[in-house]
Amino acid sequence: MIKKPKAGSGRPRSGGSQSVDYRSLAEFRYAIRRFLAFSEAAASKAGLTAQQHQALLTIKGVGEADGLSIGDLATRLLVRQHTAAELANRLEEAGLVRRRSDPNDGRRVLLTLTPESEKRLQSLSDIHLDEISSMAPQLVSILAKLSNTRA
Amino acid sequence: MIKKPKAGSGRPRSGGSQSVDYRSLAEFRYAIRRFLAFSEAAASKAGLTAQQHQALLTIKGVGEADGLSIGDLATRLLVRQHTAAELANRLEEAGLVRRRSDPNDGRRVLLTLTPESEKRLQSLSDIHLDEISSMAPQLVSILAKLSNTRA
DNA sequence: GAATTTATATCGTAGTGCGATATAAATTCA
DNA sequence: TGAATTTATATCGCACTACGATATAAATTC
Repeated sequence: MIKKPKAGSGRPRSGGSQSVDYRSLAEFRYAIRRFLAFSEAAASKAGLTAQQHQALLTIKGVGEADGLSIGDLATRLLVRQHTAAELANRLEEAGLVRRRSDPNDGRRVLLTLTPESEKRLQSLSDIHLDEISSMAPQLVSILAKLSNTRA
Repeated sequence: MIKKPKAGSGRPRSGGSQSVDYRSLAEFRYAIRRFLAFSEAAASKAGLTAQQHQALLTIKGVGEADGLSIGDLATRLLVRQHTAAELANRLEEAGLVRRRSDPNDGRRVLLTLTPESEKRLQSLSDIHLDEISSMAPQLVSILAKLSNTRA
C-alpha cells in the first residue's frame, strides 16, 4: 500500500509528515472516551447498559409516535439487525420497551418505551445534558484546533 | 420554541418534563457512533483494532520521548492496567510497539512506537483529520443546541 | 531486611456483536 | 393465483475483549 505524497492527495493540509497534531487528536479521543465512560456509569446507575440507554434514546429521539422498528433502530445504532433484535429482547425482558407488530406490515416490529423507561431516560438525559454542557467548550476548542489545519 | 417555566428537578434548566431535547441528544450520540464506526473501519483497513489505534495515538500524543508506561496508557484509555498490559502484548506481537523497562524504575515498562506503527498512525491520523474537519460543524452545532438549554 | 505498596502479567469468565442461518410476511410476475 | 424473490425479525454458536481475581517482581517504608 504505497502512499506516495503525490502533490495534493486531495487535502490542502499545510505541512508534511511533521504537521499532524497528534496531541490534539489524542485529546479529542480522550474527551470522547471520558464522555462515554461517564455515560456508561450513569446508565449503569440507572440499571441500564450503555447500549440499552442508547436504544431508548434513539427510540425517543426519532420521535415516531407508533414506535421505531428493529431495522430502523439497527440503522441508527449502526449495528446489524439481529443485534438490534437481541437488544430489543433484553429491553423487553427488562420491561423497558414494548414490542408490537406493525399493523401495516406484519414483518415489522415496532418498539415503544414504557412509562418506566421514559422515566429513567428523562433522568439520564438531564444529567447527560449537564455533562455535555460542561464538556462542550473544551470539545469545541479541540475541534477548532483540528479543523484549523485545513485552512 | 416556547418553554414552559415549570419548576424542575432542582436544576436551573429552563423547562420541565417536556423540555429535554431528545432529538438533539440522539443526534449527538449518533454523530459519535458514526465517527467511531468510521474510525474503526479506517483502523481495520490499516490492520489495527480500534483499541490498538487508540493506544498508538495515545503513546504518540502524550509525546514522552522515553515512551509511555502501561499504567499511564491505562489511565488515558480509561481501562484497567491489566487490560492495557494485554493490549500491549498484542501490539508487541504485531510489531507495533516496543517494550522496555524503565531504567529508573524496574517495575515500569515503557512503550514506544516502531517505525511501522509510526507510519500507519500518520496515515490514519491524516484521514481522521479529514473526517473530523468534515463533521465538526455539525457537531459544534449540536453541542451549541444542547448547551443552550442552560442559558 | 521484612512488610507494604506499586507496576505489570496471567488466567478464567462474562457480555455483546457478528456471521450463518431460520422463519415469516410482503412483493413480484409468469 | 401461487411459486420465487425480497424484506424483516429471530436464533445459535463463535470470537473478541475487558474485567475480577490472582500472581510476580521491583521499589519503598520503617
